[in-house]
Amino acid sequence: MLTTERHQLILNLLKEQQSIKIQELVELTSASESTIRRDLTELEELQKLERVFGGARRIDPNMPEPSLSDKAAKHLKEKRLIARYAASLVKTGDAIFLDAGTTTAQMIPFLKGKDVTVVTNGLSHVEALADHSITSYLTGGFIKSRTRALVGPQATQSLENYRFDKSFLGVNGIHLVNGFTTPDPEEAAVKRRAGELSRSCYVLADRSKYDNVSFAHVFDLSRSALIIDSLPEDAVETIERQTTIKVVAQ
Amino acid sequence: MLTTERHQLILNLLKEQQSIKIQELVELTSASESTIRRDLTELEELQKLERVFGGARRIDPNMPEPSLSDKAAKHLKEKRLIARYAASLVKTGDAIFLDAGTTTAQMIPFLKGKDVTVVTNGLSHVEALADHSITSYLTGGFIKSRTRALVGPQATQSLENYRFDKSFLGVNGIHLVNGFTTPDPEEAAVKRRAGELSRSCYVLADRSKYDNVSFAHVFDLSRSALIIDSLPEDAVETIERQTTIKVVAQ
DNA sequence: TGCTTATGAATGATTATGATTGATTTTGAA
DNA sequence: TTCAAAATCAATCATAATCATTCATAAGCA
Repeated sequence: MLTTERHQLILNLLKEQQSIKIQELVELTSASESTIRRDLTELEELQKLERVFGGARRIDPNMPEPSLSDKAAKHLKEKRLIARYAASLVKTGDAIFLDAGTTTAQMIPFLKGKDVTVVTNGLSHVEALADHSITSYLTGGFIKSRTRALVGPQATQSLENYRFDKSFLGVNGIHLVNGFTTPDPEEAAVKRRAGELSRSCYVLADRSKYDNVSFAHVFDLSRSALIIDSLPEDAVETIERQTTIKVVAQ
Repeated sequence: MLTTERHQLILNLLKEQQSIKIQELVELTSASESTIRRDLTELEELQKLERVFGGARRIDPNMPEPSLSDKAAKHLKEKRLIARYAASLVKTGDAIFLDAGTTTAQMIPFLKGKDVTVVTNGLSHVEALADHSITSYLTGGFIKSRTRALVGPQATQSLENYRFDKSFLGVNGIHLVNGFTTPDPEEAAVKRRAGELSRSCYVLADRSKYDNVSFAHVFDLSRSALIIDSLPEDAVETIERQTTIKVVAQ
């Protein structure tokens, strides 16, 4: 990775979050700690950021987060954590389905340089995917104006063109009896079919989704692995009986 | 490989990614490191790029794709004129295909309130369509990073879901013998199929395209109507023998 | 032929990097 | 508050990568 690429990456990250830890940058760039330190020192001299103990932060911490909507900002830390873990499952050469939604969106930066092929129904993912030079395909379909997701029969049908190594889905509800649920039936249909076309299927959710039931059924717990930031102790046991579960914590 | 070819290659790469390593260029061009260095030095002197340790990067790394907006600004007045006329052909209740591209993009504001259904392969149209509350479907397919068009077999296949009253296409070349042409074969395939699926097909072009031949054949003049801002007198006659032509002037 | 230009290899110089060290700061428990 | 452990830091050094420069060869052209 080029020096300037790293610098750019750091500054971009600081556009989306107030501060960042050195350790996170080490993981992201797979450069050494020393190198990241030097990067931060240089960028500080250029007044591009401010160094703090353990990391760096934006010059103007009050500046609003431009590129992220409110929903995306909610549970952002958790989502990023989950997303990073999910992305770590992706191997070089994998073909994956990336569901529309703000949680899966967080995966994109972590996919950089993995030589992965992405199919998505999330219009808002496209820009980020392009920014990180990730080979991408979009499903067709009706454009849902609220979520910018592509849905409908055309969306599910265009999935038939593909087979995935892994798919990564977002949901709104996780419930022992009702399984995974989401508000929109058409989106649910896309998720379901994508899961069926994958060798393995991962559901990403932050803890707030647990014990929720949303309207449209996606599929049962047993049909996929769940990646979540934390869970009540008893829930872990109960869910483990039905699904592969990975609880990611900082 | 010719020197200028290498230069062109480097600049094209930097349109799609913000930086590139010397080693990558060595592999791509199978020229020596020295040669690439010299190339980069020369291009830097021409202000076409900025050298950095290990490679080179775009002059303005933040401005992602100047090519698109530049292109849009060019012949803007003519394009708008053509687009307005084209939009006037669209009737309430029509289902239309709107090709990717900057000329067709100009049609969108004029479609407002027409109760029209739009299918498009132009990612950059989506926002404008949503802004004007126009019911829209997107074709699927591979995302061409330069033009943000959806192309490839998945794109043409997803067209099969639809039938259009009218389709509106952009092209790069209009030529008496070679018909309509465009630089990218995959984009040409989408245009062609969309035209076939339409009851009537309109090609939008400003005068600068006349007498050009681009690489990929779309179809013959006889297969569609041409909407253009102006043409030499003799051309009008000759083309009229082959196609329906509408010359729009202010 | 003689002239120019483009190229590739070789050189020592410069820059970037990662590991190590001991100093400094933070954290959390007493 | 104080203290000790842990984390983070700046400084240093050796190594690796990259750089500008030079020179010799090859290719194109009058």
